[in-house]
Amino acid sequence: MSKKAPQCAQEFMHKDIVEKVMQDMPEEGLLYDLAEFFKVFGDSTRIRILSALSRNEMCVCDISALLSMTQSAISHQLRILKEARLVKYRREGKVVYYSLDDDHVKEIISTGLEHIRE
Amino acid sequence: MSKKAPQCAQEFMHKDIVEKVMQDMPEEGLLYDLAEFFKVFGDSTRIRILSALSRNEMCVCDISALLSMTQSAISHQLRILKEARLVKYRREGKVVYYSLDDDHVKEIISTGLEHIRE
DNA sequence: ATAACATATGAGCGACCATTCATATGTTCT
DNA sequence: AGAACATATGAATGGTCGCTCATATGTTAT
Repeated sequence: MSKKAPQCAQEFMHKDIVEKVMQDMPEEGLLYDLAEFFKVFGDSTRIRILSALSRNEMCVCDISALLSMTQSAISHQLRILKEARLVKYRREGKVVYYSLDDDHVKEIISTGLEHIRE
Repeated sequence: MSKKAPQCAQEFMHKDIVEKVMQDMPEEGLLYDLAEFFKVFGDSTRIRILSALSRNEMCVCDISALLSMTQSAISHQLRILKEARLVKYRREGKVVYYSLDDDHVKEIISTGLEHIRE
């Protein structure tokens, strides 16, 4: 969390800019939460799940079939997505259906895709 | 990369949906790249660097002073941001100035922030 | 050429994390 | 109640990654 600060030779190089930016920066906790949020998108399994759910509500079993992955692996990832409030679920008998729980998800993914293709 | 596929008991639960979604899904390589892209945002140090650079062009020394972190640590992270084409740099004598290299960065960050506050 | 400084980079270590395996929970049907 | 099935979860593990330390590169000034 806390780090050393062996900067440049003479204090700062541009004291004015550093101080100005320091005041403008969001509080550190917020940026930490933001990194945690993006960390969720930073895994190909979770991205594939989100991409699938953006097309259709699906149950765990079908997702694992679609991605050719273990039911356990999918379930673990769904828990993470759930905790990040990116997906919601409804139970219907034995089956649990997952779907996207946030309008921002599609927006973030499509913006990311825009960046990649160029 | 490739995984086992021990799905549900009877093939798929909803064969129609799985097949439909499978056709609609972007190719796997693209989603893999997308995850790699978001992985870059998934670290608090890099997010803080991006947040700082979204306010002002800065040199390595000033960034490390601002974030109270080692010059080496900052430099390593800048390399990652550079490779992801999120930042660009210009050299002026001994000093290297970094700045954002993508219009999507601010957009992605602000969308992420929207999600967090609620 | 040498010193001083800003930045970059390679190796190594510790921490985190995605998957696997085994098992538990919850639901339906008989 | 017990069997069958869909899903969830805890522990263990192999791989990834951010930081540190030492050192290299590139630039300016003497």
